[in-house]
Amino acid sequence: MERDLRQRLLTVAEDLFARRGYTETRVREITSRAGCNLAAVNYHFGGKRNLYLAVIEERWVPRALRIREEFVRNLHRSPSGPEGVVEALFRAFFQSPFTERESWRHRRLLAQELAQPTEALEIMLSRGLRPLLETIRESLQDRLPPGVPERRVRLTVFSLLGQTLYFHLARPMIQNFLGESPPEDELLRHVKDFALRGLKGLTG
Amino acid sequence: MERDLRQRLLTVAEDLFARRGYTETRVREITSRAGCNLAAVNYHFGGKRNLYLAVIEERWVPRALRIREEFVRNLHRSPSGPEGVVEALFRAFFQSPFTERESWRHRRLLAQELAQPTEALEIMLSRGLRPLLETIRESLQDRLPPGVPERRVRLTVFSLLGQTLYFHLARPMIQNFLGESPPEDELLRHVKDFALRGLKGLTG
DNA sequence: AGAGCTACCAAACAATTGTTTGAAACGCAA
DNA sequence: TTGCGTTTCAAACAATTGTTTGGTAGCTCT
Repeated sequence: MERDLRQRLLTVAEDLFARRGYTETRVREITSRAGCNLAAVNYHFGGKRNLYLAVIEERWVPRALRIREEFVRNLHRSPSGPEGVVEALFRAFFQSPFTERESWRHRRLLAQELAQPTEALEIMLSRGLRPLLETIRESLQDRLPPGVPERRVRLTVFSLLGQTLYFHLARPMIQNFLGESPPEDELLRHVKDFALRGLKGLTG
Repeated sequence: MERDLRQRLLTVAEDLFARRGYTETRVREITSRAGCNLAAVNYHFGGKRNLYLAVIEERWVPRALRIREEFVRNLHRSPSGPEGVVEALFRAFFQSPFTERESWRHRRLLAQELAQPTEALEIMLSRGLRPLLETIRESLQDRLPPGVPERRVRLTVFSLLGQTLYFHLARPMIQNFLGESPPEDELLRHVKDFALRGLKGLTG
């Protein structure tokens, strides 16, 4: 546990927001888990809503930016050609420097905002996801023969990211359809292959 | 508007549940929009939660089953070979017999349950989506050379459905990344192509 | 030591929200 | 018409929940 109560509140709050969603999360539960008084949330953040936004700004966005950094780092070590981009992207997402629970919270918060957008989504997209998408697009365009229209690259990047997101978002569905929890790397390999073939549409 | 108050409540409730989510929807708003008394929800359904489950059972599931029927119908008119399956699937989803708003509600309710699963998701999956997935799988396997392992087909079907779902779920993201609302059919064509290429992994 | 500031707390507050209650209105058969 | 079950209603209820209030402990600087 962090010593600083403010940081502790952010940590506990993110966990609960990710687990139960914004409205189903009670300020009382946050504060009791953080071992402090009910009024602390209002003192440090000025209300439940602002606490939520602070979680997005101070925890979610930095993490999204770190994923992008990780992607760039992977890019140097990955095979050349456009396939290397997919490789680097999947590594950044699935062998990220975060714990499994942390990644889970990260995806969960995004999924909730996609299902029910609020002003927080705007922050996530413009400050976190867009930079990642642009970086992917640039590195992909660099590895592509010249003349491929930017718009097509953009659409493909969007689908690539879609593969990694959907893989997580629809986890409960996979389980229902494939029966018992399938091995992680079998799924991962399949989704990556699927994405790689989709990429082929750009090169011909 | 339906004459029957019970049906009217289901209609209004589905719309609000889809727009605001379960907890953010107020029983008072449902009843006032349905033009009846607050107590009607408890009289006809026995509580807010049961009204929500009734919406899933009596509106969402039947619609999911109709999409499957539409898929089967399309299958006869679509080109032979595995590509025809993708064709039929996309038509069932995007040229469905429902209004745009109805499709929107349908997807929204699913997205919310995926982002925050409750017992309702279990109903949606087992009674609505699984039948569709199984039907797709069977028709795909029929059009595939024998010997392709069922598990691989299953994974591919899952990804195909993923393309159609993601296309909708992530709509706010597309807008942010592509700038101004892109033409519907451009997106549709791209996603379908992406899915078609992914399918190639099974045939060769 | 004492003023002043920050961090924290217990308790009260005000508003919202799902549910219940008891009665009125309605439809229909006897 | 009378009686009775069903449907609808206005009002009250009970519980929850975010926020505010007023005060206390701890710290620093003079």
